[in-house]
Amino acid sequence: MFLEFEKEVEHVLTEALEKASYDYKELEAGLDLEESEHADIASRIAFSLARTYKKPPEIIAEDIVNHLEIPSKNTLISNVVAAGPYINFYVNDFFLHKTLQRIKEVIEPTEEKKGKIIIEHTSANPDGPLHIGHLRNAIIGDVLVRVLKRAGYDVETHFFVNDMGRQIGVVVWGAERIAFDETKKTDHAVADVYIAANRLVEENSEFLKDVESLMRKYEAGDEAVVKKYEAVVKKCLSGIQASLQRLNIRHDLFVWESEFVRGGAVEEVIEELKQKGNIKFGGSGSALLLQLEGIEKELVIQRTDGTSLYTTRDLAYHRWKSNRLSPYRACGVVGQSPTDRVIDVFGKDHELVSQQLAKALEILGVNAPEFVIFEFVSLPTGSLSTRAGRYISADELMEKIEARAYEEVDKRRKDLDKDKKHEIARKVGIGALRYDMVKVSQDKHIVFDFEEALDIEKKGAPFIQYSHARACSILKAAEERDYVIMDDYDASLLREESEVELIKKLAKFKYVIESASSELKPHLVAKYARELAESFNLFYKDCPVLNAEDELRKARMVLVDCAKTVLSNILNVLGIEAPEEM
RNA sequence: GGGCUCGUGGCUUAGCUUGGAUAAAGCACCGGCCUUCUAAGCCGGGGAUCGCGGGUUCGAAUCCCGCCGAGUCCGCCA
Repeated sequence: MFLEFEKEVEHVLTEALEKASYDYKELEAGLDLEESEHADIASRIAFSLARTYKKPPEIIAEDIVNHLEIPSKNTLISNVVAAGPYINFYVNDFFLHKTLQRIKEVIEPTEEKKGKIIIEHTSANPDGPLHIGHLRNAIIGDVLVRVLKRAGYDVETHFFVNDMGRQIGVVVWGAERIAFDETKKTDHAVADVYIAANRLVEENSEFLKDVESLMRKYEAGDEAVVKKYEAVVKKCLSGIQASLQRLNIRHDLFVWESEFVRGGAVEEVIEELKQKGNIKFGGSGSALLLQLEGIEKELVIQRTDGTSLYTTRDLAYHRWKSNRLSPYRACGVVGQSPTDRVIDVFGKDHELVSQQLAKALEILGVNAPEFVIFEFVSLPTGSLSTRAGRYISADELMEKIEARAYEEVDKRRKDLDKDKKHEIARKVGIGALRYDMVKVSQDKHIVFDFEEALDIEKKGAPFIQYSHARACSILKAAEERDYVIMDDYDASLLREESEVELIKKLAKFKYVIESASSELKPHLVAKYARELAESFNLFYKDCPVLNAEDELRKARMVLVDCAKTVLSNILNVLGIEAPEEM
């Protein structure tokens, strides 16, 4: 409901500005609306106008408010006041009532479809298990997927499988000499072979030639080699998928990069770049270098031996993605629809590559994707490396955090049976992990501290889950007393400050989803979820529900029900399960 | 060396894009609250020259320049 309120504020403010003959259209800051602790929405426009009209902002604010009229009917605004240079707008009872109504009505957001989005995330090399660095990628990506779906997009999620890289060649080579440990989870077994094989290859350059020969054969489509590759990659991928599933993450499509080589798409891209791009031959050999505008470093698109590189395969993949979007052929224009988007979630190390990718795609006539770049996760001992065996696997982390969560559940709920406690521990543990990763802004470097990560008690997610469980518990107790949630409640009875604050917070759900989806910042969702839980807890403390007198109880039950709905929705957007009891 | 990012109470962070109302939270610390719907909760308290220095502005955590510190990239790797 907040968005509607904002829209009305814009409307009445614009009218007042016109009536008072202020020329606001040229102002850079526009109406300069902001959320504020002093009002439900505040405008700072008087500051900007003060400059143009050479009058104190206080006077201008006062003048605007004098010209401002709140509609007599169907308005969401109760009051507007000039507080010094600020113009403060406040919501009315109708706004509060409508907010609850809206939450009760909307079961699933089936509003206007905004378009299609293809989002790629995680895309870890199939040479070992996911580690905590991939975890950040996966969780940021997955929350974005959920946010975008909520915002009304038709979202398709991709995992780009890097099956042609040197590291996979090393694993395939190694698998012929070293047996997989069949007792281990498959992706971990692959990592063991990779690490061991890599050591051998580093010690002996003859082995490196074997690996390169394997790579050439794979690229050429040698049947026997393809089979070996597929076996290894699938083995690793099945382990990775199991970890993702445990994290509540799923991809719609796993796209193998080799498809683009063998299907001829990479060749087409290279040919087209040769024609349309500024191509040079590289130093000693005949490698193809593509010069890109505004980027100092040229992009190598083909090796001297004629084989392809990751970036070229990625180019082919992106062109293919763009063709998967809804064809937009109106007025004879062919291309992706303006509402469609392609999003890639990449680590900071891919920043330069992503710029090169965007420029090269431009040459190919393909719209550049949007990049969500996140900073690195490192260990106190240094950066992560699968090859060096220096990483903490997602599996190990999940294992330990669930165990720790179990201890906490066990401490508090002696009454529950083991299975139930395990179920709650799983929800709390994975939730805590996900929340931890997503709450930090993407462009902040994280130094991962294992002990701290396991400290369930001071996590954000359980706090939010707990307030949801509290709401459930009230509703359950209500049911036992045969209290039913009614439609004929009186929202105007909800007068306590904590009640009003909670409703206002509930009203911001859509607004937060919109911001997070347009700015591609999932941490905004995490922040809102925490604030919402806090508002609910304040209400919980202040306002008895079941023991309130009849009419008030009816209204409060509706509020609790709405809070539960929104809490469970926001947890769902975060990919965190909402337990009914804890 | 060059590019990009980050630097906010003891610790982890939000705010920075679009400059404005006492710099906002969590954790930790100190003190208080369970005979009323789950205390994984609530209330109170102390604690910040917003890395340092300059500049722009009526006004800077926010914009610009310089410096320092951390990360990352600058591969015929992915």
